[in-house]
Amino acid sequence: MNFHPITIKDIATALHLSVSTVSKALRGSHEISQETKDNVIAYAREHNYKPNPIAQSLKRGRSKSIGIIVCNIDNNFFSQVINGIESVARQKDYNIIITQSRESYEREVANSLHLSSRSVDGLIISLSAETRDVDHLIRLHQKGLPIVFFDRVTDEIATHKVIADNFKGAYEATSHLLEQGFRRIAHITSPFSLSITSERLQGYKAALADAGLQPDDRYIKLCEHGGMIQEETRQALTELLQLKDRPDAIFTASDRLSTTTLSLLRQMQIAIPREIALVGFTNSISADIFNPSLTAVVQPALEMGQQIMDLMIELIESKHPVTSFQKRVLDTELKIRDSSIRPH
Amino acid sequence: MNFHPITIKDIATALHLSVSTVSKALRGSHEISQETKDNVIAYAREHNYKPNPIAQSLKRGRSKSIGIIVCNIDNNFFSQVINGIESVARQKDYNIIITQSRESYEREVANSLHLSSRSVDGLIISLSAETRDVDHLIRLHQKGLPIVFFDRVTDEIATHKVIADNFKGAYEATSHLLEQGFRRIAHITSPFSLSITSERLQGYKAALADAGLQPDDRYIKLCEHGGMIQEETRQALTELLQLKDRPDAIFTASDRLSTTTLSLLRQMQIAIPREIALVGFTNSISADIFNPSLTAVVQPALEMGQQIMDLMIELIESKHPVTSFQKRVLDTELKIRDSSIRPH
DNA sequence: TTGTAGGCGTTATCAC
DNA sequence: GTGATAACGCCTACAA
Repeated sequence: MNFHPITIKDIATALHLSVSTVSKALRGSHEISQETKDNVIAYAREHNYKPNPIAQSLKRGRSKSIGIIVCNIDNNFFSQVINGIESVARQKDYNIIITQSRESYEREVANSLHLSSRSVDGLIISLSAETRDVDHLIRLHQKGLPIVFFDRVTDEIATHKVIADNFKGAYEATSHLLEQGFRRIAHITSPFSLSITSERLQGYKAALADAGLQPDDRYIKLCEHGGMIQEETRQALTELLQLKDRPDAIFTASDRLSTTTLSLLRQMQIAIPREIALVGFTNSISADIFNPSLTAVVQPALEMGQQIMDLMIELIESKHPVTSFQKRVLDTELKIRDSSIRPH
Repeated sequence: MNFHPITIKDIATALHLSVSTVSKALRGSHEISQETKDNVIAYAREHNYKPNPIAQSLKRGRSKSIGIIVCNIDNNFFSQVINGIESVARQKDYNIIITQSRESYEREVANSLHLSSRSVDGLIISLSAETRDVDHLIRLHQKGLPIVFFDRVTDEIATHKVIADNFKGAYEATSHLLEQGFRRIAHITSPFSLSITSERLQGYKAALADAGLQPDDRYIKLCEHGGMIQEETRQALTELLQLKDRPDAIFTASDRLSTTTLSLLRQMQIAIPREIALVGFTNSISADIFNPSLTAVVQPALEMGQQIMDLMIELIESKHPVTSFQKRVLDTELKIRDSSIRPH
């Protein structure tokens, strides 16, 4: 199990130099003669010297790595965001460490502690569905850990945030259903504690109100685990279907909820969109091959990821403490497909 | 940006003890008096002391973390495997660091170097589609880094491996199509360099042969990027459709290829399964809501992940060098859905 | 221009 | 039972 990459010390003894000379030579210091530099660099290259990042982290307290916490990587939205983050990180020579909370508060706390103790230079996070308070993050933030929130953000920490225009996305989705002639539009969404929930809920209600309809709380179902537990979604759906005025359309608020709802409706042999239409927030790359193809509110996930990482780098590399923070709101796109087209 | 968690030294000065006494007390050494231990532990708890993992890594050369390289996390198979790995890792108090090669050899090399230089205790990897040689991994392995391969494995490194029974999965998928009466069965798969490709190809050919059919190379299409580039799949599909004896069924060899092929066939307005039937390797959780629902060879991904991590821990924690290696082959399951049922 | 020494936080060894 | 010291690999004042 021993694993001995070449170190500065090895180079020093081999070349009869001191460790510090080698260190400086490798970093191209002008204190060092060209000849020595050439020798050292040649030797280092030849023996494939790589500085030990662990030692560098310990010394510098910085690691050139960024921690990410998302609820679930098995989700096109988050994996696309991560790809956006990664593309910028690569350019700037940062590494990313991906972890999943799986919608569990406990795991979110554990992951945040672990990442910070591994000296990540910053933390990018979308809160878990279970998270009610963000004290764990406040503590890290107060200690100086740069944090960028995205998607599921909190007002309790003043830092950069990147979100989609959830209000508008929800408004457009609901309006589209209204235009198609649907009137009893239900909404299945995540716990109310999540920012995306209230933003999307407001968009939904505003669209109804603007169409002269009264939002009806019986048509609104919150899933405490954000769709991670299928039974929960089934329960919500069953309750909707048992209403006297059964909904003629459903607007689902997240990737997981959208696919689960579609799947359940099909299991229940409910025709979409004939009996119930469906529109969902989703970045699934398969939405067009679903049965029926799914009308989707799509977030610019890749671009979100890039902007998230841009902001993170600004936080990390800023010479002076950053005091003014941005909340970037990116546009969504409504992709209309079969699941929401009213049959004649 | 400064970030000062409490250290052993802080405890030592506060309690007028030496650093080493504190260190021993925290680890419950019996050299230390109960009183001192109690004091130290109380103080540590009170001030929320956490050992610095970076310093521990530097000192011990071990990090209690495992690196993972997969081509793409945006894929139900890999994310399920990762969840399996993670579940065991959590129990054993290991952390996992997930990276993506995105089917690029260069990124696979870069990620493997980065992970090893961050002192991961082991590396779990499924090779990228571009990878032709594994010298980068051989080097790390020779230096003592424990490696476990899964899914896309190599014969060139003697270590533990976990794969699905790709031959059998492919054999069953092809046999199923044959039983349904399809005769011109095409196969779209990954580059030949990948172990899964030849295993699945052999299963496919064996099923044809056992049915008295001669495998026809014109019906076999290799996609060099494993489906990461849609144009490549489109090209393969177009060529198949232009054959004089156009296939009446297609068997796709991976998650990505399966969904892309389904999507392309629909774009081309080719009726499935009436004009062309489709069976694919996929762990997509949405296969049942595809249009049509997709007959799938499903791998026991979660269980694979657990076994992978079990084997990894065995490698890491074994007192003596491990010299006998396992290749675990797990069973696949054929889930028959609409896309492969021959219409009357 | 090069070298020495000390420190980052932890731990192992050895001395008191 | 406790403490001093060195070491992990790197970096950086400061000394030579």
